[in-house]
Amino acid sequence: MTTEEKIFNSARIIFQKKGFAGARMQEIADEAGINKAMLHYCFKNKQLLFEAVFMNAFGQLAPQINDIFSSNDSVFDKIRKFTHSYISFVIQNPYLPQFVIQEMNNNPAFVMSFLKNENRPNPTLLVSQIEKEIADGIIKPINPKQLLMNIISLTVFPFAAQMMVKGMLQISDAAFNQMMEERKTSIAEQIINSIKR
Amino acid sequence: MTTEEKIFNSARIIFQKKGFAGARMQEIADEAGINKAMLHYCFKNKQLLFEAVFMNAFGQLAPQINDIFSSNDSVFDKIRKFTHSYISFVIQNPYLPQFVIQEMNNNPAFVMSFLKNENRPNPTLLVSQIEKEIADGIIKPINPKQLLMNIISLTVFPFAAQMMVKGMLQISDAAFNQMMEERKTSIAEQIINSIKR
DNA sequence: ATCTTTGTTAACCAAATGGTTAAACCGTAT
DNA sequence: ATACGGTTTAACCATTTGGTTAACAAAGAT
Repeated sequence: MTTEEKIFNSARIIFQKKGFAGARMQEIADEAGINKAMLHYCFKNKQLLFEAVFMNAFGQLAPQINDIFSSNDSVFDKIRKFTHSYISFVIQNPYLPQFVIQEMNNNPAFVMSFLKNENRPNPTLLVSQIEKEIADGIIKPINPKQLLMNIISLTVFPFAAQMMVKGMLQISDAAFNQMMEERKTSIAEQIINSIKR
Repeated sequence: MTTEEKIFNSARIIFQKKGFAGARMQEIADEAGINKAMLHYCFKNKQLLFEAVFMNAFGQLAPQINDIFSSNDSVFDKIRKFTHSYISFVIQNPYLPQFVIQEMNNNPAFVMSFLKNENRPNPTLLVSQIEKEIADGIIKPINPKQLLMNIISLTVFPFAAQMMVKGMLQISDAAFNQMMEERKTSIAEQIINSIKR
C-alpha cells in the first residue's frame, strides 16, 4: 500500500467518523502512522483531502443506483434488486450514508457541484417508467417521486440514524444487522404490496 | 427576551446549522449580538451550552412520539396521527432531525445518557399492541420493530436528508414542502395498506 | 449616599490546529 | 563515490479558538 493510499484510507475513517469539522489532520496522520507534513505533501490541504474522500464515497453510492434503475426490469424487479443490493453494500459501509447526508447538509454549496456530475443519481428514467406502469394499470396512481422517496427512506434511514435507532429500539449491533438482513427482502415486498393494483 | 434566551436561541441556530464541531462560540455571540464572555457567564462552556440546546431539541421530539404511541387508539389510528402531527412539527423545525441524528452518531457516548431519560421514546407499549393486533388477525404477521422502523424512516428521512433529496429529485424548497404536506396522509395510508389483513 | 450583587465588556491567554520549511533519507543513474 | 530526484520528517509558524480576567455599569439593598 502506497503512502498516499494509507493517508486516503485513514482520512476516510476519520472523516466518516467525525465529519469534516470534527476531523483533525494530526489524527489522520496518526491513524496512517506517518508525519502530518505528508498529508500536505500528498493532498495539499484539508479541504482537498476531504473532497477526495467525499467524492470517492459518493462515487461508490451513486452508480449503483443508476445501474439498477436504468436496467430493463419491471418497476417491481427494480425495487427488489435495489433494496437487496443497496442494503448489502451499506452493511459493508455503514458510515457512508450518514457521512454523505451530514456533509451535504453542513455544506450546501458543495451539493451543487454534484448536480452536474454525470454519475449523480438520475431518477428521471425511473420516474417515467413508473408513470407508464401506472397508465398500464400495473401500479396504483401515485406520485413517482413520492414512491422514490419511500424506497430511499426505507433503505437508507436505518443506517443514517443508526445510533438513534439502536438506542430507541434497544437493540445490539448484532440484532441491528440481523434486522437489516431481513429488510433486504421485506422492504421490497412491503412497497410492492402497497402500490400494486 | 433575556440575554440567556438570546444566547440559547442563537446557539440553537448555529449548532443546528453547523453541528457541535463546526460551531464557533464567537459566531453564536455575534448572532446573539452580545459579547463572547457572556456565553461563558451564562452557560459555563461550549459543551454545556450544546447540551442545553441538544436536550431541548430532543425534548421537543421525544414526548410527541410517546403521547401518540401511548394513547388508546388502534395501531392504524396511531400511525395516522403520528405521521400527521410529526411531519407538521418537523416542517416548522426542519433542521431538528438531521441535528439530532448527526450528533448522536458523532458522539455515541452521548446517546447512552438518553437511554435513561424518562422522556425518551419508549416503543415497548406500541410493540406489544402491534403483537396483539397481529394475534387478533387485524394486522399481517410482521416484526413490530421493523414496522416501527418503517414508520420512522418514511416520516423522518426526507427531512434528515433534505439537501440530498432536493438535489437528487431536482426540486425547489416549495416543491419539497408541498411533497411533505402530501406525505402527512399518504404515508399512513401506504403503511396501513401494506400491513392490513 | 454607599455597599453589594448581578450583568456586560474589552483585552488577554494558552492550547489547538492547519499549514510551512529546511534538512535528512533513500534509491538510482552517472 | 556522488550527484540527483522524489519521499519523509522534526521543528516551526500564524491563526483560530475556547476560555479567563479585571474593570466597568446598573440596579437594588442598607
